[in-house]
Amino acid sequence: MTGDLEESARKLLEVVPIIMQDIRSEMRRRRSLDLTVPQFRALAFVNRNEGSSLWEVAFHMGLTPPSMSRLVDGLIERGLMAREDHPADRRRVRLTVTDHGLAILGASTQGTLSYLADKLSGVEADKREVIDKAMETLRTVFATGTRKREVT
Amino acid sequence: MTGDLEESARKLLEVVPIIMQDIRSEMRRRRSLDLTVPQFRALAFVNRNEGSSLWEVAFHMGLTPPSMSRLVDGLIERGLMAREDHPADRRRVRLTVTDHGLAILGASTQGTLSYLADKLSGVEADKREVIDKAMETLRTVFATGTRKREVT
DNA sequence: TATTGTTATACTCTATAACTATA
DNA sequence: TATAGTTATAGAGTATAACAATA
Repeated sequence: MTGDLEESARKLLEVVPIIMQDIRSEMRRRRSLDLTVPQFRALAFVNRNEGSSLWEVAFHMGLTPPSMSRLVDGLIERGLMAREDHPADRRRVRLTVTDHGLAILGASTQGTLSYLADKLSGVEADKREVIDKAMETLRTVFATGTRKREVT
Repeated sequence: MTGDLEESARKLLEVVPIIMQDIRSEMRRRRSLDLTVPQFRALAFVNRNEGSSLWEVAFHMGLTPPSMSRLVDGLIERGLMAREDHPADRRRVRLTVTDHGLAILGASTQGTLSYLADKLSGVEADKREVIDKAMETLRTVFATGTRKREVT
């Protein structure tokens, strides 16, 4: 009884925004750390990719460079990220996560993970495994670098 | 080889924002219709629940009433939604989707569904079924009305 | 007094357009 | 000329605080 493609799409479009909203609210609720989802994602990416350029992070997140520039501004203002010159190419920028940023990132990650784990704790093991597998497939489908550059 | 709870949570936290970002970008790309995800969700909810109060929609979406009020303002300005007095309780408001709103909602839904269906078309049927099942489980886990009211 | 909603204010996210600096 | 990034400007999403109207 496999549904058709559009039915799958419909489920995705129904459920994903609900989860996202929930994650967002949860992150906002922990005021002390208070990272928005985009801030969190940017920090996590730069942490995994020390010395990224602005463009790389923007591309990864599917944002335009100006949007990313502002996002980074905010993180730097709060002392979570640092922006240095790139030694080889002076147009570029080297982004790094500060110690403080790393601490916040870690705490925020743990907090959100605990929250989600708690939510999932009521799900039977086999169903949870189904979720795991689904996420793995979806990750490849919606992989990074998906952003379509405008024809403009 | 079932992973632990936290591993499941980690996958969710990694993948869901990526999908969301993709949906958001896609909706923005179709400028003519140009509904944001929250606008889309609000319209869809009110369409399914003719005559909802502001509070009901806000609760469904996990937003505060002021946020919802503004969101609705925007939809009304664009002629997609209407706000009437509730006959029985004059504090309340009756929200309805206009004909134009319904048309836009339909077109936007179709556009986004086609986009997602296209993305999913490369996925084997059995994996797609796994995704379907995962979404069904996740819908119950993150069901509407999840919003925790602040203790404040 | 409790409920429903709006207004005022303030940030963040995000985009496009226009610009600067470097290659 | 092409690439990397920033600044200017603007609209939407979101929150808290303060308020008005109705029950």
